[in-house]
Amino acid sequence: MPPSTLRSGFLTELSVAGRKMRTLFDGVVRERGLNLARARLMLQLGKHEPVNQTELAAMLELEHPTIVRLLDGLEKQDLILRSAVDGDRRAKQVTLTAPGRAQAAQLDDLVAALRDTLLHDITEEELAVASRVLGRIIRNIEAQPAGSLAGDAADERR
Amino acid sequence: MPPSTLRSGFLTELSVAGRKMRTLFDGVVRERGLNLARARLMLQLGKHEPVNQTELAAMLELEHPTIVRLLDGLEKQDLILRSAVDGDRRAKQVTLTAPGRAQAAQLDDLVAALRDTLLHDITEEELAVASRVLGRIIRNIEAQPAGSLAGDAADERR
DNA sequence: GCCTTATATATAGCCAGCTAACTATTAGGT
DNA sequence: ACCTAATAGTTAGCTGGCTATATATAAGGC
Repeated sequence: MPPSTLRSGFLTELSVAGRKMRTLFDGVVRERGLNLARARLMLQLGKHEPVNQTELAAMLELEHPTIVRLLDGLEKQDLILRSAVDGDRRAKQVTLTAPGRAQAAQLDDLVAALRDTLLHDITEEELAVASRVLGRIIRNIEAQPAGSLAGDAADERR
Repeated sequence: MPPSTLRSGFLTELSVAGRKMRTLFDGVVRERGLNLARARLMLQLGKHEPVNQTELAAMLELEHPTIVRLLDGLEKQDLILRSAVDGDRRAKQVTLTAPGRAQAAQLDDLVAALRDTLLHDITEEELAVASRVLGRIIRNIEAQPAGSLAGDAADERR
């Protein structure tokens, strides 16, 4: 596999794009006291309510402690509610409050608008390819047995 | 522009991929006391040394305070050096130390290996399309006049 | 020459994301 | 029944990324 300029720059491009998108979104919803992470959570909640924290973590592909913090914040903002679930005293059900549901609805419009803006000059075919590429990268990341490349790089020299 | 499932999921896919890649990389270089952000900086430094902090920020597309923090850490690890530049007493030149240069060389091999792993099942054509898509998204983000979508979403309803 | 404006870096404070380690409860094997 | 293992949630601690603001120096207009 030749190193090609494309290959060498692509992963950087990927993280830069992700960062810039987050920063833009954060700026847009800042005045509402929100940001991308909290918005993602609320939107997911809007679709799958009620749900426990483990399920949320799986849906958002975040670690558990990250979910806890996000929920702490959203709860303080009175946008979500953690309540006991009977039958399992360990678990907590997360639901949107009334103001939370209202915010979620507005966010839905907002992300649709943002999506149109950021993707307006990209064809369905291009997007399909790009999506397949991201999917493969994610798959390849997850196939990594946590430390396979870990040894010092000198090992890699043939 | 129809909302199509592709469009609706793509931006999420983008941030997830970016996050997962960072996490994987962080895990790989953790035992060396590094992570993706510090590695990116050192690699850039390896190519363009010596350089001041403003130039670094531009190359890495990071804000200034972020650079300061990264350099603080790397300096404490004795991997980089901030030194006065004569002719301008405001500026500081950043260079790699000897151990820093050694690390940078190893990181170079490591990222090449990681790149091959994550992109091995992706053709040059697919990558070209994906790269173009990311480039357009970045361009579209940067074209955003900082608050254009900012009003509450209700404004968007025709 | 002086005063305004721009530039280079730093500090403070916020939040997200991670890993590691802890508590409380539930489920399961024997 | 009991004791072990798995599961749900939390806490602590680290780092990166951002915005807003401050400081020091340099450059430019007049």
